[in-house]
Amino acid sequence: MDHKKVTIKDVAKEARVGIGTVSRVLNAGVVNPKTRERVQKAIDKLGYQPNFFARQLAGGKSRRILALIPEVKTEFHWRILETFDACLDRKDYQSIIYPLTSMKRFENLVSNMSFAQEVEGIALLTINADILDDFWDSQLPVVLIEQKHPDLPCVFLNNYRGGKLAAQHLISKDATDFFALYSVVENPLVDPLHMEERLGGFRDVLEQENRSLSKDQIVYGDFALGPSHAKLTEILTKYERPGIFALTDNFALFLLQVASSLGKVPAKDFLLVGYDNQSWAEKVGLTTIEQPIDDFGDIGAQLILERILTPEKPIRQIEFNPQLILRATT
Amino acid sequence: MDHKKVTIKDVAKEARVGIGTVSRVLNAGVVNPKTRERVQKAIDKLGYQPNFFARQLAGGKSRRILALIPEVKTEFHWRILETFDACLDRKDYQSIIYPLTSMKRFENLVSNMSFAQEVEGIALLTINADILDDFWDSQLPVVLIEQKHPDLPCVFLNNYRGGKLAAQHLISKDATDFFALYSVVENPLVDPLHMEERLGGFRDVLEQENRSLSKDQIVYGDFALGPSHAKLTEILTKYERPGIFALTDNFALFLLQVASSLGKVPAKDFLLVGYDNQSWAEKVGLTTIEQPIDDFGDIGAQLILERILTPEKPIRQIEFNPQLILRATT
DNA sequence: TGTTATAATGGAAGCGTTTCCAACGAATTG
DNA sequence: CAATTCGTTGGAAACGCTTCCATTATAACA
Repeated sequence: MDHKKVTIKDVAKEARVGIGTVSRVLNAGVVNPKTRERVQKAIDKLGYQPNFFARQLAGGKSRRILALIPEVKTEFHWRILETFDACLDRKDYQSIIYPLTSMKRFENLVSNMSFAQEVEGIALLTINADILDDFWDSQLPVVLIEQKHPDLPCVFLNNYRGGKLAAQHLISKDATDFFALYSVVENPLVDPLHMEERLGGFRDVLEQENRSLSKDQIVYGDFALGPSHAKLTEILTKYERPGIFALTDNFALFLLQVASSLGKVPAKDFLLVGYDNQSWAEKVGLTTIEQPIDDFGDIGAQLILERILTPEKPIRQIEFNPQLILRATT
Repeated sequence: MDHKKVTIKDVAKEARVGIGTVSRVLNAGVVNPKTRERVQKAIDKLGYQPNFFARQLAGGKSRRILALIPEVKTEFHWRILETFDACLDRKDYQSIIYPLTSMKRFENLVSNMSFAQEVEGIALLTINADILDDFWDSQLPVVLIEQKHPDLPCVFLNNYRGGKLAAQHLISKDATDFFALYSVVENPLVDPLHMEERLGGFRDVLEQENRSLSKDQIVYGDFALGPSHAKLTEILTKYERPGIFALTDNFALFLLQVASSLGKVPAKDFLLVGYDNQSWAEKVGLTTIEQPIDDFGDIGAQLILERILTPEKPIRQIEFNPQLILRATT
């Protein structure tokens, strides 16, 4: 593609200016508009692309953010990444993704940390902020996405309220008995706090309304396998009009499958509320709690950029409120 | 953590040698063993870490491989990545992961291609090799993992044979009617070839044995949502002892859910063979076709390293054979 | 008109490596 | 013993950029 590499000198010669001027054009320095235009033209003509390494070495900025994501295989994470990237892109920044798919990979990151020298910030998606202790030199800006920490910038959902919404809705629809489907992620890097909060909100409203949520009304299940099928069947057959809160759309889908096999009709024989509003939720008519996923990515990016570009400004923590999306399952 | 940066000069001074010697120690050059040891000691003492950028700029190697993965959210990909990384690590190489979660991200990669200048090779996981046309300057070594191309090094599974195995096994277990569950991935970057091959092998054996596989015996379904539930119910209730081949363990799981709801017992009321041997397959007793996932990663890494380290050697293409894992569902 | 402040620019120095070549001492050879 | 070779080593040059300082051109002012 590029035959010989074009350097800043070539551009300078072509535009008949000094290399300093070219550099200034590149880095938003002070340049006379006319000169700037001439330089830009030269850049375009020669197809010049600054050498990343030289740039770094000379003390420039890498314009890169390290994004740490867990192995969790949901659409949720990809979507955040998508908007996160899009927002960075607008400011000419890039994300580099490091999936923490296993403890080993995490250790690798810590011991190597070769990335640390080449990024301007770190974003943790859903990942427990505690891990920072192991390697973070606390100079590097950090942002937490869908995760909390008292001293760090973060953007997250009020999951407690999400749980409350679900409970309130189910109550208003005259559910008789209540159940929660809890999807367990075993990755120690992922904080189960979200789930606990969702459940907490759900439980608190129920108790407030004099309905309890006992241990056996919570069905735990492996993230991939879903909750125990037998338990779901029991719930659907034994109770007249159970109100079910799936802490995850995935788990709601499992229940929908089972229900359909049993000939149980949603909204009539049972009530179901999911959580996430995944892309397919509309197709199957799932009532669910929506998270502002796109905002997570976008705001997350803004927050980290703020830290980098204007470190003197105070840290911001942004909370979103979940929204109930009404569909056919209630 | 590191307070001031330690440079090669500091090390040289500490070890009382020239910088050239230190560099030679770092890059496996010729150095007197005694000197080498002294230098190594200085490196350890000072906690010296070579500056990545300076290294690159000076024409060194980046020791990095770009791994392109699709958005598909299966355990399969993470596991390959895991072993891929482990193998690279042994040779002091690193992978940098770029998920192609959308066309936009792909375009971004192409237009930017800032990574291209800083990696020594590219690995495509499951991704259609055609995309290379758009940006690959064909100087950079490439390896295809679970994907084929006549001129490129690749490692893949004989999926056709996997399909055959499934058919043969189901026939041997006296299945009466045959069905295939086909999971559709809509990402244009992912080649559906695997699926086609699995299906092809399955069909060919059936036809050979005078059992046909007509259109309506193939159930297509969205990757996340699974095959149409009604169709699965029909299969399980209408036929006496259907032999079902799920082209994906995920889809096998969907069927298992439905069956269980209907009170149908695997191996007795129906026969089921999956594909992938995911980690949970054993737990649910799913008969399945095993792919040597760990080998994919390992061999993939070896292949790309071969291309980089010994480009004069001929390109290798490695094919694996699938294996049938017998469990409770047949 | 001469003086001073302001805006724009050129290019040397420096970033931390690798690589190459010259130089050195020791070992081998004639 | 001189000449040559070999195994090591030191360090200058180069990589392509950013930054800073000196310089020049221009405008503003007295």
